[in-house]
Amino acid sequence: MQAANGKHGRIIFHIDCNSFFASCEVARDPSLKEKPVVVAGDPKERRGIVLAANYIAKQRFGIYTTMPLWEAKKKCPSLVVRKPNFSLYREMSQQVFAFLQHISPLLERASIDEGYLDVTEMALSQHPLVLAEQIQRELLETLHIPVSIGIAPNKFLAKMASEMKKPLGITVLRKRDVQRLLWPLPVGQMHGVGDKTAEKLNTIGITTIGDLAKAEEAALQQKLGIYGLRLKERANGMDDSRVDPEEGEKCKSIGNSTTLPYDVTEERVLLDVLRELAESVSVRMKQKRVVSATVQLTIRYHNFQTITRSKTWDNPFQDTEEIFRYAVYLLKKHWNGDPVRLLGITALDVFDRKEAVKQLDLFHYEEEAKTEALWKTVEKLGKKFGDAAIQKGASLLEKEN
DNA sequence: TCTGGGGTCCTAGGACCC
DNA sequence: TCTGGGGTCCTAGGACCC
Repeated sequence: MQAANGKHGRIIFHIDCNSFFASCEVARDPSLKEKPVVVAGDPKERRGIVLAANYIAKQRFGIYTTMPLWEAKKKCPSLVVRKPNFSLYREMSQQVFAFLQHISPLLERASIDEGYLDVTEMALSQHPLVLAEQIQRELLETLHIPVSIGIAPNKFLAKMASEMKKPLGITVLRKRDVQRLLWPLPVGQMHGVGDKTAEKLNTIGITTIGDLAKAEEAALQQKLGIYGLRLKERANGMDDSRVDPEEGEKCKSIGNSTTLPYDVTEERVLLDVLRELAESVSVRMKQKRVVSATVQLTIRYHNFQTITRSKTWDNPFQDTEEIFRYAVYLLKKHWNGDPVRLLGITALDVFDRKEAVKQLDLFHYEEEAKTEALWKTVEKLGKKFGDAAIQKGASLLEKEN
């Protein structure tokens, strides 16, 4: 790979932790290292799907994420099953990102287990492949987390590159490799193209990434709107979005949801669940020191039909009681009485508590100032014309305001 | 034996205002 | 007296990702 010169092209790493949840479990308990391991919920509570599988489970037994646990066990009776431990994964994620941060601050967190690093400047003094090998080796040796790294001139290609070799891969994807390496792939393998979009693309004769790269823009726009045009750019290896460290740190919503152990029709049970959800959302909001003015309630019915209903209130909130009250309001208003499979509460558009305090202060200040002015005038009027005039005076004043 | 839990972004319609 | 066009906010839902 050519050294960076700053003017032409960037060098972006996409770093992807392999089978992250399973890797965390193995890192914590090395005796699992040679065994097939999955992280999965409890089937008795209807949460029995595979959230993550290590490579022994994947490659030797054909187990994959989202596979029902009973099926995974059928394929591999000796399977080691761990319950998800999200605080462990968040903790390990912190350590991974702290390490990457010290490599370069030009780091954008894309999810709990992947991030982008802009190493254009670093590449002036260090070969990118050497740097990637060093990152991969140190993460494996110090944290016991295997990663795949994609190296490319932009974020999209880096992401596609890191997917190409797992686990412990390092893949370089240059612009000039796009035609040979990317175009033959099914369009559904493109980052940003899921089942629905792939289906739509298929109906206009697009089945590979290469087809998309050469597709007629009018047809794309007609099918997918502006998104279709962006996908075509990506298929041609173009993506000028920056690695933005702030973007990854912003948090826009905080929510908790849970699938109930059985379909519930008793309101009292639903309220108990809502209270617990409100509590955990509140705790997480306080940890992050954020508030919100919008609560969203998610109801999934027995038949998997899912609705979301939200409402914005005047004052920002953070406490369990308020969140609970708003969620109950939404439940009473929108639940149709059918058996409920899942309930969720999300605080939308969260923002920093400090800003809220400022706004609140300003609000109070204005209110107090208004009230004070009102009372002064009312008193004057009272003295002049007697108490009977107070009512009239006050209403006149209101009109003025 | 059905299908987890955490998110983000985009679109689209209606209300409301100028 | 039959009425445009633009901007913003709120709400709901869909698609996608890990």
